[in-house]
Amino acid sequence: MQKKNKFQSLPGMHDILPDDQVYFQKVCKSVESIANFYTFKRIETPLLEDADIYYKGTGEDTEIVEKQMYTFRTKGGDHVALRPEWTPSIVRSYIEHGMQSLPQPVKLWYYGPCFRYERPQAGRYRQFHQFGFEVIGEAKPAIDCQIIQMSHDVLKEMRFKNLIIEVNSIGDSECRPYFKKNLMNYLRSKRSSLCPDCQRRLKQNPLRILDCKEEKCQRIKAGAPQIIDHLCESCHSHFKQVLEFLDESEIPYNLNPYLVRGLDYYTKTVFEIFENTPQGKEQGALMGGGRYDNLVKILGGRNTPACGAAGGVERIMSLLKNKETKPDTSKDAKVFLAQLGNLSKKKSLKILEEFRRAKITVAETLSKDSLKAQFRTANKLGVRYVLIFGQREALNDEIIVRDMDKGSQEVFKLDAVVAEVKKKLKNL
RNA sequence: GUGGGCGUAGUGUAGUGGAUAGCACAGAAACCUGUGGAGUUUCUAGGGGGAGUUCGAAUCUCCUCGCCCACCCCA
Repeated sequence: MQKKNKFQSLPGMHDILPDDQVYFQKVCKSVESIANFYTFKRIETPLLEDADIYYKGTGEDTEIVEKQMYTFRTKGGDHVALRPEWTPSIVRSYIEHGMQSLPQPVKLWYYGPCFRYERPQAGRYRQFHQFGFEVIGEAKPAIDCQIIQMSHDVLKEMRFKNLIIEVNSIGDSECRPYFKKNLMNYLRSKRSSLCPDCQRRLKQNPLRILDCKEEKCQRIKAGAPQIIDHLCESCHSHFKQVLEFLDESEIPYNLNPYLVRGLDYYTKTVFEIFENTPQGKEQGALMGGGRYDNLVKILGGRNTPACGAAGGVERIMSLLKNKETKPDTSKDAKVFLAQLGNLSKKKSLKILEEFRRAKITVAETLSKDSLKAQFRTANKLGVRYVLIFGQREALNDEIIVRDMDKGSQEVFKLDAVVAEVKKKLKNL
């Protein structure tokens, strides 16, 4: 709620609070482990890019560029944009750093924030995180399959069960224009029965009509020519092979002839992955991607084929939260240091440091004086052992270790305590 | 951009025109510098903002702001 004199995060912006970090990091770790396995290297690119790479790369007529980009002019007059997606940045980097002279293909992965100015909604933010994989410099259909497989793997790694993979081919610069004409002719003949949005799309991006959910458009599209029937020879055989690879890898997929993607640079294979649950369907695609054989050239590089996929971190997180699996709490402290008196308080810092070196997390509230209060805190933290270090112990260089579950206590010499606690933790 | 729902302490909520706006959790303090989960007591903190109707508004009306959801599109 909006309060007087109180700041608030901007619409569509959100904090990922400590409690959610478990999920946030789980996504990152899953992505990283899959990427490492397939020998992808991480890349990081600036949030801010020359806006032109999106106008040219992502495409002027796309929803993203047309209405959703955060753009502004710098003091020096440069027209820049907060990245709405990663791929053009990565391709820019590939070209800029001469990665075409590396062994091909170059395999990269990423994880970081993106910005799109649109109406926030379930699983949709203005600042959100995407991760993804890109393979640049390889045209073979096996790569398309590998990208799909990795995407599938990442989600499976996070224990997603009911996944739907939808696949289609949207042809290339050879066959798509021809198909477009064909489709236009068909659609023009039905123009008056299309929904108003689609009548508008007819001019701008007729392929998207195939994606429309309006009932009357659905009926029209049922009779529309399908792109897979109009693929040129090379696209056709490419797609056929991709499907064969998918079959061979036993990756479950649905052919969806109406799947078109919102970005201009896609060619041939496109795919999206959803979770097959009510919430999953509402939220939209968890991951999506495809081949983009023209993008490198469009952005000024050599003619280089490429293929990639991207995933939405927040979307995945929100579904992850509904899963039964409890977040991993193994990193929480299992030991608490309670001190009493000035001398012990002073010596406590050194003790803590010794535990840190032994890589044992020890919680404390040095700010508190009363033992009772410290125990209360220890208890709330759900700690197993409390180290009691009072005046008496400080003088004798001893320390008491209390087992909170059993209620038993043992006294140790100060220089032995780290080893003893380590032993105890190991036996848990 | 269009449509729907909702705004009460930090969080979750009660209260349908009338009393000091109630409860739970969280937080702080005391009992209590030598041993936790409990208790008691005390404290902190609230109707998004504005206008109107009314003797009287958290409650009704309007505006505005914000949040959520849907369309659109997508990760």
